[in-house]
Amino acid sequence: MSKHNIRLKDIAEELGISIPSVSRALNNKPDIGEHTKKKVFELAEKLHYQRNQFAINFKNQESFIIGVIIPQIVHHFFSNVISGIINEAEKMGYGVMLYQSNESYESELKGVDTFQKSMIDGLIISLADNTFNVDHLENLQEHKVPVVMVDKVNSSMVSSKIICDDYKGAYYATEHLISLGKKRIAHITGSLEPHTTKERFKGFESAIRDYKLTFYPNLIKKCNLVSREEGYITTLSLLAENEIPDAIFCATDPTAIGAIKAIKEKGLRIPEDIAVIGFSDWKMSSIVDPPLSSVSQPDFEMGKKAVELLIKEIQLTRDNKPMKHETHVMETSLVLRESTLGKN
Amino acid sequence: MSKHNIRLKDIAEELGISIPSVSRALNNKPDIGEHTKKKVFELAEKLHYQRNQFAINFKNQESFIIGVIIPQIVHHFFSNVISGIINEAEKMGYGVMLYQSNESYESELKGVDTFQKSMIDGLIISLADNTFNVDHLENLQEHKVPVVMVDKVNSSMVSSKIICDDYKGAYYATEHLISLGKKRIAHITGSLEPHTTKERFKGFESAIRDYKLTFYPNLIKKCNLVSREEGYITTLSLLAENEIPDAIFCATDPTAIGAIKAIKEKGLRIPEDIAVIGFSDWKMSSIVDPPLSSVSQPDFEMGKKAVELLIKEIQLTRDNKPMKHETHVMETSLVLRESTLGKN
DNA sequence: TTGAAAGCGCTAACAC
DNA sequence: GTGTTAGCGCTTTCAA
Repeated sequence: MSKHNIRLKDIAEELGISIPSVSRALNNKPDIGEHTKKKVFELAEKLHYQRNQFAINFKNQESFIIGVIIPQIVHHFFSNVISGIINEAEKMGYGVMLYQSNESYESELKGVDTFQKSMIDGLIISLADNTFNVDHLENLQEHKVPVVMVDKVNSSMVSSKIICDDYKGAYYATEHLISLGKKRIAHITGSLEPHTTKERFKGFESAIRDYKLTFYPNLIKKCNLVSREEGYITTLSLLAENEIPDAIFCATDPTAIGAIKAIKEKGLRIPEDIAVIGFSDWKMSSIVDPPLSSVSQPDFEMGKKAVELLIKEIQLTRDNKPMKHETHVMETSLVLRESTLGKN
Repeated sequence: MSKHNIRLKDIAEELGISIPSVSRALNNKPDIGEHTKKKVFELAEKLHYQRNQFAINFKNQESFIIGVIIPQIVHHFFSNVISGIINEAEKMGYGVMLYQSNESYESELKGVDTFQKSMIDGLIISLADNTFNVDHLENLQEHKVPVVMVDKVNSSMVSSKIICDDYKGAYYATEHLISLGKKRIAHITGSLEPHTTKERFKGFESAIRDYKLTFYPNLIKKCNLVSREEGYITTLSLLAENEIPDAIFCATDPTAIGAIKAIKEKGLRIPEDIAVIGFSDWKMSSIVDPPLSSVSQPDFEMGKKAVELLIKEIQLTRDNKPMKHETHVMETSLVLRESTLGKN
């Protein structure tokens, strides 16, 4: 291979023309002769010229890179969001840098710092559960890096947001249980700090009240990690109550899967004795026994929409135009399976 | 906010010193006075100076960004590999750009092209199933961008590689079935083009021969997508044979889960009538009924190791030192559950 | 239509 | 220990 990469200078010298002329030709500028242009393109092709993006980024002070921070990659919902982000970004000519916070605020700070160093043009973030302070994000905005929040958002932050209607999803899930004739409905909620689980709890509560069912505080249980293990243990404790529930609405699918395990172990029938419904429709939910009913979120679409909004803001920033923030609320849908419907 | 970002020039002017002095101070160079250094740091702090990485990247012609191309993000194995990559890269001060090929060669080409434009310092790639030509990768290498291949590698390509011992994993899985007294062992393989599934088939074959069992060609079935649906259909066809198998070794967990469904539907017992073992130990494998035995791959570790090798090569490239490629073969381990062991 | 000159922000080489 | 100079590769004035 040649000692150094081909530069405009090399082409210019070989053709005996000036560097700006080569630049103009390769960038298809109008003010360049057809003949010169043709010669330049031919030589560039021959020498395998590749533009030095470092120089261009430096000149324009933009990277065409979007930063993405999510709590975890190994997670059905988030990996789909990322997938949507990457596909859309690619179409728009942007690359995607990824960072996972592992649900840690400190790690999130580090991610923002790393990205700031890499000069991202914009950030898409889904907050860690213990992120309450958003100074790091506002700091980015002040440095003219737009921020779009997805799913786990902070209500006090001024930015565009993509969320899904957790409230309505939870409401419909609960309504579905009620329509099956269930009266003592339990709810396994997550930590109430993230906006999402709080909304799910509120949706549950509203449905119970709207349909004039009794709200049993002892049937509300909290899981911090909303994991399968926690779902299992929590359900066992529910089943140890004097009067057990006849249905459980779980704030996540893993907890619901844990709940199913506990219920089966106790020899109870699903859904006849206890119906179970989850939230997020993880891929694994369709293969548990019985297959789990769940509230499906438009994960891929959320990622796509986030990129759309972000790039719009990046362009406004570049043109020094005033920012308009939008909040997109996306609809969930019920996916009904045997854990509530039974066999046929 | 101020009209432009703070530059070294701004600090230099305000302190009445030269720009290089400010640079030296902020970079903790030895040849700078303590007093000056202190003043510079204080003012930089006060003005919220942030170095312009574009300029630095341009100067050094390096981005501290690693590109990663994998077939799919929404995939238990790959999302874990990515997780390992990101965590390790972060420690080493590198950012990670992600791209998914969706198992398409054309898309993979596009990814390489996008990354080349973003001036990545190195690439980690797991090939799409239909990638046979690696010119795009060799082209990167010629442009001094090291490439490390992970899991789905191309044997003719000269580069560092991280693979896991698919052959041995398959051998042990088959050996395990044999140790249970199984005699008519079926194998559901994937497309034999990827190196990985080929090795799994070879491992299976060797175990059968070594233990002097009969190799039944009609018990070898091929699934191109190695999906749950294909596993289900293929197993139904196996169960329609005159003599059905007493065990099935599936090249992936999803096919094994499909197999379990088919076997259960036919009213056969697992593992008494037919034992089932998969490959990759997907998270969902532990929650199917019965829980699936599988061959576990060190996904996270593979990602981590890939970054180690890649950064080593990046540094050698930077120093214009000769490249040394390594191939790391990582060990799998058997995870035994009820689909082969039965209850207790 | 083309060329000459300047500059993006930073750092390395060289002088003093 | 500090300042001066030059240059990374490219694009964008401005002049011709």
